[in-house]
Order: sequence, then structure tokens, then C-alpha cells
Amino acid sequence: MANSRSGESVIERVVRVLETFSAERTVQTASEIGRRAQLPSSTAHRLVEELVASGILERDEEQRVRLGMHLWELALRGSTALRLRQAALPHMERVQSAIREHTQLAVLEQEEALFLERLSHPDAGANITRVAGRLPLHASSSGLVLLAHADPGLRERVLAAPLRSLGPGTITDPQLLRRVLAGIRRSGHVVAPGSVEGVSTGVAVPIRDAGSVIAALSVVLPRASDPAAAVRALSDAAVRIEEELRATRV
Amino acid sequence: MANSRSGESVIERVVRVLETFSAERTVQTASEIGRRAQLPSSTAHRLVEELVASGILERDEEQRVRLGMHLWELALRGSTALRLRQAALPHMERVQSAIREHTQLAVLEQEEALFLERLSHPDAGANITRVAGRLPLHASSSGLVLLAHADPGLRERVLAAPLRSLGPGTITDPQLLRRVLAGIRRSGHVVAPGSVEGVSTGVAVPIRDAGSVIAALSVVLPRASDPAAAVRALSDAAVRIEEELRATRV
DNA sequence: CCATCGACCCCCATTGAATGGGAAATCCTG
DNA sequence: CAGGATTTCCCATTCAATGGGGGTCGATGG
Repeated sequence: MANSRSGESVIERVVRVLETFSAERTVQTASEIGRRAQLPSSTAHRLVEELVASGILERDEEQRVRLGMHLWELALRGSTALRLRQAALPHMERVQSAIREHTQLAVLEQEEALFLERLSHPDAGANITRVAGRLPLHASSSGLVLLAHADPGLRERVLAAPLRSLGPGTITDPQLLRRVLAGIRRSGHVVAPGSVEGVSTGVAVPIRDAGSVIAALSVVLPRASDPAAAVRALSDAAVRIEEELRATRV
Repeated sequence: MANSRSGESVIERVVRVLETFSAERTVQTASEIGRRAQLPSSTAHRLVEELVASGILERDEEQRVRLGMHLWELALRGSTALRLRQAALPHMERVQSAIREHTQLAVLEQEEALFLERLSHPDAGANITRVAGRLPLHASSSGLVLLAHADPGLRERVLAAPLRSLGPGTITDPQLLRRVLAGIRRSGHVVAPGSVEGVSTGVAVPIRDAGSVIAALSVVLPRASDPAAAVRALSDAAVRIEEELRATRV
């Protein structure tokens, strides 16, 4: 009978509910969501029901629930991510058909690299990046470029925090990282050992809009191959994407 | 002093707020949102603030607000739209480089065709479809394919409602529409005069998953050209996408 | 220089939407 | 068919959300 109120807004709770979904977990039951989002079962069920009613979630064949098309639509139409992606896509395709490896586009989001787009090549090896996936800034070539051009406050925060290793190639020494970042600002690109795989090399360049760096374009190469052609292709694509952005400017 | 409560859930209101954004209106002030979403100004400001705090919205340089990257991320990771798009994209690229015209992928959503992806070719003409944009089912080649394979209830509802014309090529006669839909089910594809432009032809084929049609793949051709090659390229791509979906099955 | 307008942002009394415990109904599963 | 998990329903409680009012700030213009 005594109801201990939660003390948090519905919006926060809805975000927590949506955060329980992932690439590995695309469908869930209401109870699973409740457990994962730390909500009382009856509240979770009611919230899920409301979200289904507004099209944010969709029920599948029976019982379980998944992210709805309407959410996808709301998030994309009018999103700046979409504008950037649309400007970049044709040029990413060109890079990908020239280099024949994975090509990806990432932005800085909440102190991590968020991947907006990824084109994969059938011949190319495995790749941990996914669309809408994240990687730490210090542990991906895209992330390094974004970090190099991020505001100094963020940079120092990342340098101060422990640099988690994702594999043999990950930079974990702050001093080395500092030098690498300076090198990126000087040369305009980065060629880094693939932090995760260990058998690959990441190559990335910045994309600017209105002066500041807003995204990074990258490819993953087999360790053996020469990165020079990739650097050239990426730089060229970046210039064209920046032109496109200027033309599309609102 | 007297507060007339709204009588609707926060979730509904948030959806209304998000719906005020569009491709033409990517940044707004809190007051604009309030007006458009029919919310009292003080409520609108507070809601916007909460949404910014949770990363759903982002403030730009000063004052104004736009859809946040975090919303994009929440909507995409784990979304079925993403899985379909990822499976289709490489094959869409192949179609597009063969046919050299606009190529698009659409699904059925709330009795309209919702476009998940669009590849455009620089040489190709204008095209009203956009990613995250919609068109009526009877007024686009993709929509016709989706409608032809939709459940009979929906089909009859569309046939009963007035068929709004978007241009000279739009099918507005229910009897004709019925015959066209039957033809699509028989032949497995549609070649329809571009409903909007009038100078183009739409060609579309269905994509199936687990037996039922879940999407449509289409291209827009100049009225003059022969659709046979396009039909072949699309059908081929559809088969490959269906294979991919089977392989990716969860 | 002051008036006007619009956007923004507090304050705060009011209240109904949201809450969550309980319990019953339903679905699995061994 | 028993026992656990999941979902649905109910409802008294209450606090998060509400929105009117009013004050601040900045831009426009007469």
C-alpha cells in the first residue's frame, strides 16, 4: 500500500528502457526490460505498453517487443547524423571500391567514437565496428582523429583516465598517446595499428565543417599493405565531403 | 493558480515534440516547438530542457535545439530497420552502379511506404524520396509492391479511401489499382509511371523474409528507357538480399 | 532613448498521472 | 500436474509534472 515513488522523470526511464536494446538483444519481453532497466515489474509492463501505443516499440508475433519503425523515423528525419551520412555515403563508396576494405564514418559522442556508417567489403576481414556502435577514443583510428581535434578539456580528461586496452595494438601509455595526437594534428591523418585485431592497421582522416572537425573517415587495412594509397583516397574523399557539406548548408 | 492538467502521458508529448522536427526543420527554438506541439510555453521549455539533459535533443551554438546523436543511437542499435538496411546496402550499390539511377528501399509503416535507404546517382534526375521520408502506398512503385502483398484488410482500406493524386501518373481509380495490384502479385514486379514527376518510371520488386514480404526495392528510370534490365537487376538483388537475411537470421 | 516584442526562465500552489505493492490469471516447463 | 515465471488487473497513495503569472534579457525600430 505504501508507494515509494521513484524520484526520476519518465523521460529518463524511457531512455533506460531503450538502452536495454542492442545489436545482440533486439527483442525482449517486458519483464526482461524491467529487470535490465531496474524497474518494478508492474511499472515496466505499463511503460512498455505505453511505448507500444505510441509506436516507439513494436510487439512481435507474440509477447515480445522490439524497437519500432516509428522511433527510427523520428530519430532520423531532421537528424544531423543523416545529413552528414548522406553527404558522405557516395564518397565512402568510392573509397571502398578503390581500397576494397572496410570504410567507416564516426563522430564524437559522449567521449566515445560513435560509428554512423560502415561499408564492408566481402573480401575484407572481420571488423568490430558497427553502425550505431561505439569504441573508446584512444582505441580506434577514427577515435584518435576525433580526440586529436577535440577541445583540450576532453583531451586531458581522456589522457588522465586509465586507457583500457582492447588488444595488442591499443595505445595505453598517456605520453605516447599525447605524441600520437600531436602527430595527427601536424600530418592531418593517422596510421595506427588496429587496436583490436592486431593483424590490421587503421587509417583515418578528419572531416571539417565550418572550421571544426565534426567527424572522422577511416579504413581498416591488413597489416601488410601500404597505407599511402588509403591516406590519399581518404583525404580526397574528406575534401569532397566537406564541399558537399558546404553546399548542403542550411 | 488553477492548473488544468493536460490529460495525456509524457510519452505522447515527447513524441509530439520529436514529430515537430523534419528534414526542412532540423533546428528549432523551444518556443517554436511549444507552438507546433501545442504545449504551454513553460511546459515546452521544461520538456525541452529534460530532453536535452537525457541526450535526446542537443543545444546548438546558442539557444536553439536539434535532434541529438544519442537519440539516433538509441533508435538504431538493435533496430530491425538497421538489420534490413545492412543486408540490402551492398546489393543496392550493385543495382545502382548497373542502372545508374536512384535506388531505394522501403517498408510498410502505418499504411504508408517508409523509405529506409536511398542511393542517388549524380547523373540521375530529381527524386522526391528521402531516407526516413514517406509516400502514400498507391503513389510510388515501392508502395504498390508493399500494398499488393499487404494483408487484405489494409488493402481494402486503401482501396476504399480516396486515392490522392501526387501528379499526372498517380493511380486514382480504385478499379485500376486493384488490377495493377493483382498484376504485381502475378508477375512479381511492377513498372509504373512515376506518380509525381511525370517524366519518370518506377520499377519495384518485393523482398521476402520468412515467407512474407517485408520490404520493396525500387529504382526510378527516365520515362524513355527500357525497364527490362532494371527488372532483372532488382530481382537478382532481391534474391541475394533474401539470402543474406536468411544468413543473418537471429 | 524608450517602447515593444519575443524568447527564456524562475516560482509555486495545485492535482491527476504515474506509481508499485498485492493478487489473480496465464503461460511454460519439467 | 505442480511450481516458477510472466503478464494482467486493481487501486490507494503521492509526488513529479503542470501551467499561470511575472520578471529578465536582447533585438528591433521609431
